[in-house]
Amino acid sequence: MLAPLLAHIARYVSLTAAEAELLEAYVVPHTLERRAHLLREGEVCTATYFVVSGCLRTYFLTEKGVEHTLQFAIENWWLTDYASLDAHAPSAFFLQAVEPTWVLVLEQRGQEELFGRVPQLERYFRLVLQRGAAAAQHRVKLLYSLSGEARYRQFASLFPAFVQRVPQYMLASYLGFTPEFLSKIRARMGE
Amino acid sequence: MLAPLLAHIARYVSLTAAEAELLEAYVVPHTLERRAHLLREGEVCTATYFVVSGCLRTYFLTEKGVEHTLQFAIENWWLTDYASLDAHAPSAFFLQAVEPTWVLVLEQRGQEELFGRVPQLERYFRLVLQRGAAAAQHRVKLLYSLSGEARYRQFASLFPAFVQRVPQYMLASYLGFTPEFLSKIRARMGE
DNA sequence: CGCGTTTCTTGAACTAGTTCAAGAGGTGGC
DNA sequence: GCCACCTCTTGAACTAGTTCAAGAAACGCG
Repeated sequence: MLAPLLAHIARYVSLTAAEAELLEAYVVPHTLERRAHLLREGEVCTATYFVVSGCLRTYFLTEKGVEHTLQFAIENWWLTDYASLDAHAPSAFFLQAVEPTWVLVLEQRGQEELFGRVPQLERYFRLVLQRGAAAAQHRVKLLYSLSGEARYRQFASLFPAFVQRVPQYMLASYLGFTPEFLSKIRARMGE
Repeated sequence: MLAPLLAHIARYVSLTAAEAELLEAYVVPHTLERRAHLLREGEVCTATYFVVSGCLRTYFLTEKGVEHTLQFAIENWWLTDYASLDAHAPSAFFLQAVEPTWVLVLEQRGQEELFGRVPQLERYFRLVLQRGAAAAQHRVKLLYSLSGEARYRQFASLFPAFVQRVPQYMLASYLGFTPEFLSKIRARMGE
């Protein structure tokens, strides 16, 4: 069942029925329980993951053992550790399911071959990465231009449902502050 | 003279002589004076820029008129505003030459056509974007895991020459603090 | 349902980094 | 070679956000 991926691809490029079928041979569905890991610090990342439903996150641990969430990926997002994937180097990150999640796994190994057979996919991934680059620029701009409280307000108004869905401490570190501070912001906003 | 670009491309994919010549028709060299702009806030970004020599940066202005540097691009880096480029939307950013800079300009208009004729370039740009994604993850990790002073120390030890090259206030905002604070860090380190 | 773990709250003491302002240095352009 | 303008420094007062600790609530699993 990779219909959601095909639908996403169709937004960017068109594949023939034969090409879509080819893709099927390279993509493996996988279900994850809440809190299950796809990658741990020190392991080499070998695949790229497409979220069909649920939610993944990238995080790392500070020396003091505090988790910091770098990215969330919900429906229709790709997630991986590009540095580790590229260099076949041990990762500095963890990839984890925030809630029960259904992913499609595209292994790096076969990817070259697949792109050789279906060049439109090379284009699709370029466009996906380009969108990711835009999102990263936007993210850093927000981190720099708004106060912690303003960042939370904006995030909460853009993604009200998502704020309910993830534990507050994951969201706090994603927004760049402590869980205690987020709790205090909420208390302030409540009155 | 696009030899430096061809050399960079060769690190990722191989082009035939004919393909390299084709590329030449789509890439226009351009020289920039110190402080010259390639893009201003509100304008639509229509091209991607490859730095042959010199240095570009992306920055934005806060409501108070303070500049915040988001990215630097030195030799062999591509720079653009992907959000504006993609959506043909007004940019939130400025692209500026930090010092006298020589760039190659690849206009968005012809790009599709070029990639159709030279599919290896589609691949090249995917790989460049992938490297950019890795750098962005690393950047956010640094912002979250180190104190301001530690960020400066690390940056200065990694790129000692670069620290001399750019005005301190650009570097301060890139590292996520004020120029005054950077000045104080330096004073502390001096003794 | 009920127990154990995970998550959230609250308060007090603290500190990293900001803000504002004024002066001192540099340096590039003519 | 000089002036104007950029850029950097310094200090004092301040504040946004942290840290630590302890209790309260919520949740998910059996």
